[in-house]
Amino acid sequence: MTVRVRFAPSPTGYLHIGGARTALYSYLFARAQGGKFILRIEDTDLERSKREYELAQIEDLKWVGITYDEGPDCGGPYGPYRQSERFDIYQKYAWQLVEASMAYPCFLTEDELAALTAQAEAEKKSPHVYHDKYRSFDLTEARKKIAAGEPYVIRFKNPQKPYHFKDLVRGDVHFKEDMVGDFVIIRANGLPVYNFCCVIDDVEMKITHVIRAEEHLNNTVRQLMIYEAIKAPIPEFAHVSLLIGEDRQKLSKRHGATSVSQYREENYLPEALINYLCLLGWSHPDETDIFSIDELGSKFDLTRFSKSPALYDIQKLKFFNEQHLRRLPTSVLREKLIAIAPTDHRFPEQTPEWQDKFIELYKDKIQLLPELLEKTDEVFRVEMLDEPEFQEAMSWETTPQIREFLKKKLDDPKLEVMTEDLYTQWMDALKNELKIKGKPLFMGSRAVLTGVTHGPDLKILMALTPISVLKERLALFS
RNA sequence: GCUCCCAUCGUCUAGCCCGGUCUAGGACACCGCCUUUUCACGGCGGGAACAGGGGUUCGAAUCCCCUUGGGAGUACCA
Repeated sequence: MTVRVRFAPSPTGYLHIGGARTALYSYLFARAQGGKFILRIEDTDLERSKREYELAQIEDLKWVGITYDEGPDCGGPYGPYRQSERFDIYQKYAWQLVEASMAYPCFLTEDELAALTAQAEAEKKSPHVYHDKYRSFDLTEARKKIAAGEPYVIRFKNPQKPYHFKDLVRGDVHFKEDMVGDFVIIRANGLPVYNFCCVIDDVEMKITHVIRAEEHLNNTVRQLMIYEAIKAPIPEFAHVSLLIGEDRQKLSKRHGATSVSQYREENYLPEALINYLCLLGWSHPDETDIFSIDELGSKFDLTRFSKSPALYDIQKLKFFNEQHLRRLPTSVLREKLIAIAPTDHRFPEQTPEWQDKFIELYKDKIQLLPELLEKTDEVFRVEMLDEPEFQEAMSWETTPQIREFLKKKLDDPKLEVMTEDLYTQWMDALKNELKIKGKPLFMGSRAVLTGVTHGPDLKILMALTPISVLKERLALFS
């Protein structure tokens, strides 16, 4: 039997990092098993679902490198893959259940329902109720009422017995018989409800493994009832622990950046995001931490999940980003920088040789790509930074001598570009002719040439700096 | 309230199933030292955890029970 796994988001917003994580696990599992990965859009909530969000989520999925074999935009043998295009299928199943007396049309008005709930509450019973008034019904009678236009929903007739199943991450899970009542499967507007169409689709699409977040654990009891009623085989379930925020509550918008698109906008590397997400609640068998989806390959399995919720920590994400940044070849970094640079930025104007040298000089100092762009400031900026170490360097008696020496060298009209060799020559001259050495030499020339007392390898930095900038900096001191 | 789930450093986790090899390993963050005549990178080192209580056992982080704490669900949302 080929493994078939699905990711079933509802298009009511942008792709959430939690969603990306379950999508990733599903995708990884399908890949590792040589199975199929399916994208299904759960847009039965017509009010909140938007095509715009569906498109955005697909784009985000592609951005992080998750591809699917079947889905709304690429089709497949069990389509359509958008629930809004499958309403007749759910109707068919629902009425089959009604005809088999396993579900019933319920004509309870809102007021009647509210009264029942209130009564249950008053009696300190669970708020759900079994709607005895309609549980036994005459089908022709019901059909007549429906034809007459009376509003109704279809409720599933709860078999009122305990259920249990084996969860791949949680082990045996037992549900007592009184957990839910006769729940709605088709709403008054004729549209199906999540717990119903989810099962129908998983059956129709021959899904073998359902990997989803733990918030769905309690839904499983309803779904188990439906599988049983329609006599369909039950898939394997894996309820993955939730992602939580600083306050240890389920991660949501109020925790800050929680949608994948935000990370894309901030120029995080998709491979870093995915690497980090993968390790939140799952551990690599070799305890490796930095890896790509491809490197993970067949090592992914469903046995290494942690059962407790995982706290989402941006600081650690940044560490992963830093690590993945370092894995990228300079040429790739260069192209990315050119792509993200603002239109008036200096970086794209430089020669590729300059750009590569610059990247190699700074790439170990940053965690996020845009920080590299900011580093160009250190090359072109003409100002003295007011810091104690700088003041100290300026107070040395050798510093003005260094400045005079360098000023003379820079004023040479034949001088066109600064090079590493030239810088070395100057330093040697300073040492031999002016007898300046050690900290006063290096720190002093750094202060005078860059306006700051710390930074990258001065020799390389000098070779990147235009002569004009150096002259302007020296002029600051007169 | 009721139902379900969970519990190892501040955080992510390994170990738990199949008790001894665990004075509990790794990673992030933090601190220190070395390296670098700067900064960073890197290297080395440090502090830091088995929620509590009972069992079972020669022996428990590991198995059982209770307590406490945390989370999720309890919809004509998904």
